[in-house]
Amino acid sequence: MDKFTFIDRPDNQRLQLMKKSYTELNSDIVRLFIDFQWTYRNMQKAYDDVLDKNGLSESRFIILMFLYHAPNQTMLPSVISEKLGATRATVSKLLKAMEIKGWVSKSSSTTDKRSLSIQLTENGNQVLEKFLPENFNIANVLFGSLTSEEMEQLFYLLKKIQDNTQKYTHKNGEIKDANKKD
Amino acid sequence: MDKFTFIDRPDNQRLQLMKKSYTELNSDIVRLFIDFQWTYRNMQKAYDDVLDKNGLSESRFIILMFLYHAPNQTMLPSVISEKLGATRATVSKLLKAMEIKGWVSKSSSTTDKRSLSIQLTENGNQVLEKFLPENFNIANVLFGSLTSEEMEQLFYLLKKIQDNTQKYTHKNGEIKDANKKD
DNA sequence: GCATTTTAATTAGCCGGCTAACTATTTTTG
DNA sequence: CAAAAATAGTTAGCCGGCTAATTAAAATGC
Repeated sequence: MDKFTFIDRPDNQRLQLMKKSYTELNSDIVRLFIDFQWTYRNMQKAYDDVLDKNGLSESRFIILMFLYHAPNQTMLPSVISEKLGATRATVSKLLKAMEIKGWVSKSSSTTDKRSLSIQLTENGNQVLEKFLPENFNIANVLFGSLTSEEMEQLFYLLKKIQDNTQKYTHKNGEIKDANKKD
Repeated sequence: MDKFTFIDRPDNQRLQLMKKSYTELNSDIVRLFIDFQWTYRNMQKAYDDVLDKNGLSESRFIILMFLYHAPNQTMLPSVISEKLGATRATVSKLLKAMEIKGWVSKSSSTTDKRSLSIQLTENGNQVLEKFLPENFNIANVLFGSLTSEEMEQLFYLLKKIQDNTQKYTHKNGEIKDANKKD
């Protein structure tokens, strides 16, 4: 849903025009918001293209990494879902496709008949080993021209945005929960 | 596709472990890359929730804005597709849903029988007018705690990342084009 | 002036997010 | 100990991105 690149972004003139009708509008903040989205999407598209060349999506890659690091290269779908931050329905579909590709294998749990064990196969491991150098390379390409100070500054600014997001989300969540309790 | 939130992010210990096998790995760059994605996704999810409350998605909102600013509030789907940076197939589906909601109306072009004219309706205008204050408010909430200097610095850093992305994309595009000419 | 190419818009299907509903199993409660 | 609630995983369908194929119309080339 976020793949479109929003080529025609509002210029300052258009924003000033709207400012007359909307006192909430702070043009610098709006331009920064749009710039943040635009830069992210272009960067993410470049990264997705590299993943795609390896038959991967980012979620598939992250799941392979979870399995790679797990004891016995094995994990439950419900745990993958929690760590990935996606629903079990989504993870179910992803694992189905990855099983078809031969990157993971499924087996029933001996202790809980509802559960499955997902294990990284040799095929899956090879896909990871082939992709990982490219993964780190693209990261170097996209961010490698930032100096150490600039990286520190970006970390700091991202944290401020994340803190703002979290405060807003929690405030909103509380309102939602209160409404539920009515 | 980018909505999952990637809750379990690799910590420094796990990265150092992998560094032994992958010389390309620069932990600061990888952590920054993942942090950028994570912050963006959380911020975008908060924004999407506000859109959703108004029956909107970001693409629908942007299309309404394009029509709002267009002469006679009218535009061709092919022009919308170019400005949005999405395919005509995607825009066709979006416009169909928006027509059903009564936000836009379609009429045949008098000059080109292949073309359609898309016009913003009074309904659509009202959806925009209701949403715009909330739109600017959420932007203020998410970015409003940055000082002017911090905003300038973020603009600058985003530009560096965008320049890196563009150099990489063009280099890759050239390679692709060369391959096509074989 | 006709054949070929390009363009405009649509539909089908894939992918990966979501919610809702389902079946089967385990856990909790009274 | 049985009923109720919660959990695990799956499927269906929606949404919005994509590509490919389709139909109809316009533009181009010879």
